[in-house]
Amino acid sequence: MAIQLASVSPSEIDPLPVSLPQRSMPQRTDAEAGCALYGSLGLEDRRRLQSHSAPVERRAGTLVFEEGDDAAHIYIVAAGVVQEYKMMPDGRRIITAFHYPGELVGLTFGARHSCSAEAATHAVLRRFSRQTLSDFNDRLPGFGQGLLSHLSDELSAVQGRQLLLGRKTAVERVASFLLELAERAARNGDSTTYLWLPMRREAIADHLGLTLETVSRVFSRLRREHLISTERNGWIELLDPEALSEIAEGD
Amino acid sequence: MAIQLASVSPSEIDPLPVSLPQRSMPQRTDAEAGCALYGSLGLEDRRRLQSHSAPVERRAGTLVFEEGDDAAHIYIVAAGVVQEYKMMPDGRRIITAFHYPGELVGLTFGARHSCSAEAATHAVLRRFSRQTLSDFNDRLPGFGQGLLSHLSDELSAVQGRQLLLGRKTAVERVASFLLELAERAARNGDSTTYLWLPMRREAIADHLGLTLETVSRVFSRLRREHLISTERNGWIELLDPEALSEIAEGD
DNA sequence: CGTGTCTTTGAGTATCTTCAAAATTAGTGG
DNA sequence: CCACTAATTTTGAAGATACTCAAAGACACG
Repeated sequence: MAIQLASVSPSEIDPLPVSLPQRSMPQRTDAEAGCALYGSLGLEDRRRLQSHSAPVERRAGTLVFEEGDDAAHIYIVAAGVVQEYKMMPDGRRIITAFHYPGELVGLTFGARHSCSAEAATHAVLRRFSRQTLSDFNDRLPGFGQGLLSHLSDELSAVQGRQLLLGRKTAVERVASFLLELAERAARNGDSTTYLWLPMRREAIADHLGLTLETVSRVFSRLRREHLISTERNGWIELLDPEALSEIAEGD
Repeated sequence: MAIQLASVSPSEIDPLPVSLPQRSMPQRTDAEAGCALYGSLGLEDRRRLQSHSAPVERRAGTLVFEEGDDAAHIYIVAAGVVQEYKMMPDGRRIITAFHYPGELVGLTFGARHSCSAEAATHAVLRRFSRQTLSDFNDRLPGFGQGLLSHLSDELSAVQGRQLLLGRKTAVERVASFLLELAERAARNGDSTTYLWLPMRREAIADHLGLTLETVSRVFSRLRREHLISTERNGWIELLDPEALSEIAEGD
């Protein structure tokens, strides 16, 4: 769960020749969407942070940073979806998080990134130096507290993921995943029943510790049982969140 | 991975009538054991923190705090092992961490605990109020930074656990677990080949997302292949850390 | 409209789990 | 200190869930 940030409007990030499919790729344009850290900053501070950032564009599947890289920068997703992952020598991997527009990527206080990050779809990010973050931390009262509670929230979210990966069945994992996305959408003021899932089945599988075939089978089953319905462009509708919730908790 | 703290000596915590089996239960007595947060505090500050703490004793299997409890206190393990866990309604659970003497338990900046914690063995802890932590945070320069990098380290450790729970086989999980304990022992200046594993097979299983039978079978296999040898009181010897490491990484 | 990519579905298999019993260990009282 | 009981660990056999391999179907793009 990343910090929700008031997001840059598309006009502010298009010095790059970006041509993103607009209908299928929502961008954060609402100024104050439920924003734990950034929200405590004034408009002025935000402008300044904005001015300290550089836009970065990535095609689907290309790296933003790699595990072990010097953690000199952190990023905010402006458009598209970015995934952070860890990989084993033989190629097995786990996607530790999907980051939607407005969310932070690569926040760490260590010397090096502990995960790799790549674009799950064509994506645009904004890049800040760690120094900028430090400056804000030093100058703005409450900023450090915001960081602490953000990291604290992330830790508690990851504990839920441990339960998911270590103990839940395939259906339970998928149901939990859908509901988590719905909760995040709710915090952004987006629809909680129509979800945007632009990532491939393989990415979802790598996020849930399953294979893409199993994920596909579970989706089919949920469709058959009228709990969800899937549409073409990676959009999915939750037809019965109640039932999904019961499945997710294992009742 | 909890903060390593210069630990309280047994004499400082025995206002309670504690009778712990001394030989089988190591306690931290070295004053400065590789200590990320506490280490930056002077002896004086440490004394003060100490004086703000209350001793808490728990028999094996009893609660320290429960998920959802008001997070008014944090704890440091003085003796024994404490486990943090999350549970599903039907009893399935994952142990998110084992905490050895000198390590922090229950650190959060949210209002409520996101995990439960119980003694894995007979254990002694020291309890601090969140307020004390806040005071230190406000007054001691560098303390907040220490907290940030501690949480950051924990997050990166948990990412490794996601890979373990989501993608590793049973042997790989057990080998990874043993090596992680060895690393932690190294940071404490303890032996990296003789490890103290006082928790039950069931607890290890709940930590690794396996069943106790599978854990037992893997131990038997590692014993048969002369990679480890187990002794009576929960002590285990790593006979071939190299080989274990290769298994853990999946080569 | 065709080609390449991604998703879905099927059949067989493997790893881990479940159920069950034996063996070992730990704890208790005589 | 030893014997007895309870608890834990080990081992075995059968079974289930998810995986692997494979092919067909759907979708996106030029």
